[in-house]
Amino acid sequence: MSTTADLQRRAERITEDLRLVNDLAPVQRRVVKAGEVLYRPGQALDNVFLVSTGMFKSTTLSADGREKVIGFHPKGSWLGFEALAEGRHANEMVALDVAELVVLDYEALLESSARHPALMRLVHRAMSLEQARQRESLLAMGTLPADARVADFLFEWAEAMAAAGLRNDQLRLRMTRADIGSYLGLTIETVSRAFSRLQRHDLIRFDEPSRREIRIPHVDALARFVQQSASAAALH
Amino acid sequence: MSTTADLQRRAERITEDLRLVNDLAPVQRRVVKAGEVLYRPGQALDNVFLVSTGMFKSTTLSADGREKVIGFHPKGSWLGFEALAEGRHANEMVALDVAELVVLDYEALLESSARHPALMRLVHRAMSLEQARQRESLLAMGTLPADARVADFLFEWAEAMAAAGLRNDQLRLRMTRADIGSYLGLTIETVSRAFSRLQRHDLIRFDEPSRREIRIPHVDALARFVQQSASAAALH
DNA sequence: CGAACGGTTGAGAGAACTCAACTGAAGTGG
DNA sequence: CCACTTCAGTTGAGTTCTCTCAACCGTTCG
Repeated sequence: MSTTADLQRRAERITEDLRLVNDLAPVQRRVVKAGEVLYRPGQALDNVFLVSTGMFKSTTLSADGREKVIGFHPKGSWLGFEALAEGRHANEMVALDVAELVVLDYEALLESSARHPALMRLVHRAMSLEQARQRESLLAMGTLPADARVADFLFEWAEAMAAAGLRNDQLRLRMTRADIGSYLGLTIETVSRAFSRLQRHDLIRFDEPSRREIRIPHVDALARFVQQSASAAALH
Repeated sequence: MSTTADLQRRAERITEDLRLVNDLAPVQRRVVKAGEVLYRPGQALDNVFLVSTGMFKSTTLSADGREKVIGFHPKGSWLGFEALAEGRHANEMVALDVAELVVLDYEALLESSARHPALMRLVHRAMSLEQARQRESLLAMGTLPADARVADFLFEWAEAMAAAGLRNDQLRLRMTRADIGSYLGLTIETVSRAFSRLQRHDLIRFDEPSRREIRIPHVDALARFVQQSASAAALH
């Protein structure tokens, strides 16, 4: 769990990064519609992106046809770095929302960052942050039971919202239960049941009957629930 | 699965990277003993490392005390980039072997890579490759049953050995069953049973009674087994 | 209006986990 | 040098959790 000061600092960093990129590198802006695909696996790397509003979903595909949602990417996320290894994109990236992006030509970004150490540091930090996000996912999938995994997902999201300077007690689920299940390594039914159980424990509330709008009465309680589930499993 | 040509190219790239780093950045060399800790969570980032021989294990720790093995890092791996996000290391990194490292001062690496675009690209590619490795782990943990996860682990390792220019039909398990279980999100017992079942299907062989030395009669058969397990789960 | 889709819930099956016993190897100390 | 302890690993039995299969509901869309 992060302190309020941490979240404050992260929010400032996102704003500062957006400004710095604007000042030091040649950028374009782009608006995408919900459902629009930013890039697909195999596509050559030309641009990288910085999310200024909206939310994206990344999906990966193995050689033998397995598919999995790898992450959800809110404001402040960099998109496209996964392509640097091979020069071609490894993921599919889809907008879940109307979204706004800062578009950077990768080659131009390289040049700019050679001239501006601050920009190079920023890029390195962004890549490392993406690694940290994936590490969190690995940890959750490897150590938490289903209900706690869903709770952790909501909690991490709430923190990301707060870090982006947005309200974090109210989440609009832009992705389907299938997406969440794929992301967490669970089936649709298990995700659905987990939501119901969290609701029963009053850790979340559904205001609308559509069950896509989630209110989190006590964000801390979610984190406590995750912690308890983990330590229960860790005992013995 | 990768083609022989792919593996060949990856092997060449590792050699070339080691040479390039040597030529373009100020480096030191370091030998560590088995069990030696390279860095711990919270420790300030000063150096990053490139593994020239041996194998490392990285472990992460959550705020609420959950612990998990995040990866195993053979020759050609870069270590320490996970610290760029916060300026402090997020993982613990331990040598499983006597190992040899190229040590680079991070600040000096930044300076050198500002002058040498090839070096900057190399560093970006290395970070992206680490991301790809974690993505593979996520995919395996999220989509494969226990036996296939263990098989996939062995297969990926065999490929990494081949990519490092080493023989890939004979693996010496330097980590414990507990490490493997933690890495794959399974218990010790499940890992042990999975090994026994793979042995029964002649996908692996134990030459020594210690069951730490694994022979893989047909590397392709392992990949096929993973694929079959996946498609069986994906049907319907 | 009917079809398609996303989501929820129940019942039963199956997979992985827990608990426990046992083995062999490696240290440790008398 | 040999009991004794410790540790890694294997295997069995029973339990628990998640998945599968199926029915059902509400919304959206042609």
